Amino acid sequence: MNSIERRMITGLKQQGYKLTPQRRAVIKVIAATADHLTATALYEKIRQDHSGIGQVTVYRTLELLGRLGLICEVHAGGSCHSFTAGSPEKHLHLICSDCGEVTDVGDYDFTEMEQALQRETGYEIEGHLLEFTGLCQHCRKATNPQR
Amino acid sequence: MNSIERRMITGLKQQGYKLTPQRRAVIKVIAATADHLTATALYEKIRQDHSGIGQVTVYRTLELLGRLGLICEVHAGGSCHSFTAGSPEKHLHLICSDCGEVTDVGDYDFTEMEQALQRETGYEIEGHLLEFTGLCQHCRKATNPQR
DNA sequence: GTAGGTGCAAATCGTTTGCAGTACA
DNA sequence: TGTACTGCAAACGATTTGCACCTAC
Repeated sequence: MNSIERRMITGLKQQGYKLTPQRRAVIKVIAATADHLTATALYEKIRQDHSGIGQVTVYRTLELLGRLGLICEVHAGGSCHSFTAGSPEKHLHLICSDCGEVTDVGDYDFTEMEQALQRETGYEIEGHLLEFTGLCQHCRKATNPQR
Repeated sequence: MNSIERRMITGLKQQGYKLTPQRRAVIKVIAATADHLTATALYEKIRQDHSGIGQVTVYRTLELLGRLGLICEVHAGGSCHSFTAGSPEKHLHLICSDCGEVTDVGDYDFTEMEQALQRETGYEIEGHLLEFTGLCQHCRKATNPQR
């Protein structure tokens, strides 16, 4: 079990939710996958070693983990509603428009910008989402080998 | 006809696409609405003064306008697949998590950040999406009047 | 005149809901 | 033991597709 997996399981228990084999399976796959996955893709992956699981359970678990802030929703590149491990506060992703790979590059300090926006617009800003799209190293080579 | 509307119509014609009454109706509603709208909401609005239009046509027109860079897709706050007028390069939105209002605040210069990311990750960055979520002025008052 | 555009209906996909049975704490 | 969780099946909404007809250029 890696640390991401452990963190999710602890978070779940701490907030009074039960740890079922199905939830364990969902967590395991998310924690082990660097890419973002849609609910359906995740379901397919989980079924490989947990064939009895229902798609509904995957949906419900994702919804729960998202609500508890234990996983992070990714939006980019046409495929909305994808999920990846990690805290939702760390909303800085690089997404390859070719292969769909997601690279998490940590977060950037938007405090100053948020304050300026609050002054200008009257909004009370709660969070942000920053995603860059482009070609990853691998796809750059594949598309244009001489570079 | 406002300038946004004119820009879309010109863009469409310049790239060799026909200007039909249906497309005109879609463009008119998008250009006149500050909010973001889902394809379905847009369809309902358009039907008010263009009752014969089919939902399929709205979908196809949105897809076309998006492809030509004449409208901009908004992601935030659960409602993916919403559209609003404006260039997709100007991806800086403020979205109210309560009423769903979208405020366009112009763009921010990410050139430096993009270059740093390219160096660090090997990505060839093509674009970005930055969305802030929070409470708009109106909803702040409604939620917490004494502020 | 013709290629591109439209509208209908049906198919499809992702997601949610009701409900009865099951299992974790 | 009791409540939260699960899985099935069916419902649902959004989006796409096939096809015949239509119309802007």
